[in-house]
Amino acid sequence: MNIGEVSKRSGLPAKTIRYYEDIGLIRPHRSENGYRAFGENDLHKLAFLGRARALGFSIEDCRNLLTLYEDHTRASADVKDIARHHLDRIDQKLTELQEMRATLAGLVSACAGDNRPDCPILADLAAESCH
Amino acid sequence: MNIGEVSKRSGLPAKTIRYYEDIGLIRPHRSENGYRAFGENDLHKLAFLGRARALGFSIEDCRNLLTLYEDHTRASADVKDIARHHLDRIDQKLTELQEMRATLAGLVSACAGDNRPDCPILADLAAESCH
DNA sequence: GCTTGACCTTCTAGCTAGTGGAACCTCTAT
DNA sequence: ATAGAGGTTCCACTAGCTAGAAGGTCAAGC
Repeated sequence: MNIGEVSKRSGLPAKTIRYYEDIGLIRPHRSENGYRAFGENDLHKLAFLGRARALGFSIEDCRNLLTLYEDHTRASADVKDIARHHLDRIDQKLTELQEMRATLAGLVSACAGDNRPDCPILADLAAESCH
Repeated sequence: MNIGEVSKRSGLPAKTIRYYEDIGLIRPHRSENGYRAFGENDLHKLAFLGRARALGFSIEDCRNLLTLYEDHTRASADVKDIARHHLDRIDQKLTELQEMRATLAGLVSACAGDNRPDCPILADLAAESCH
């Protein structure tokens, strides 16, 4: 398989696939003409990576998950650890975003949004809090 | 004021303040010895930037907000536009993260997390979906 | 046989919003 | 005079790609 077909079947852009090779996530063979020659195994890995990335796992998490995936003597506890840590990060991010959202939504609804210069949003941002 | 004091009073790291000058968000004067010489106005702008960034506004949004802030003939509608777009992006991100969270939480709770290799998390990531 | 177009290759540079570190200068106190 | 705490510039690095340039390869059509 050439990169184009793998791209289509995995849903990942060719650029991304080359990048993943670059950083050592996959190691496709090469044809005589220099083209990357992917096997079904590579395709599986890429699909795996695509799904892991879609769940927000970092590349380093993905690398570890892939290693565990290929290690049939793994302990599921190791996988769960990675996932739980990631879940924690997501929860943290969610809390952060929800706080931003609340503040911002309050400001937006307080702003007239007309031709006049008075603006509670700017007023809040400019609030005297530096001494 | 030297950068150290501005840093303390604005809450921004000195590095960040230098960076903000680099990208043209502020233009502090220079003393004869080459040190940056900040006025109260610079301090206000930095505090403004700090709060805008804390609300998640991008640097480009911040640049525009700062311009509006200094333009006393602004229309609050312009400010509100920026804020609303940002709110939309936050909501989008929240939805995304909540979906990730739901999937991930389901997988985590389904995983035994013991010494055995069987793992629903890996099973899900490896699911056959590429053709 | 030649050309066209689609595909592939490598390489460099850019994106966001800074952060870390090196090498060096300046000020203040002792 | 010197130590230490500040300040300066510049370069490299982070994450995870993406864009684009310059060029090689392949299959089809004339």
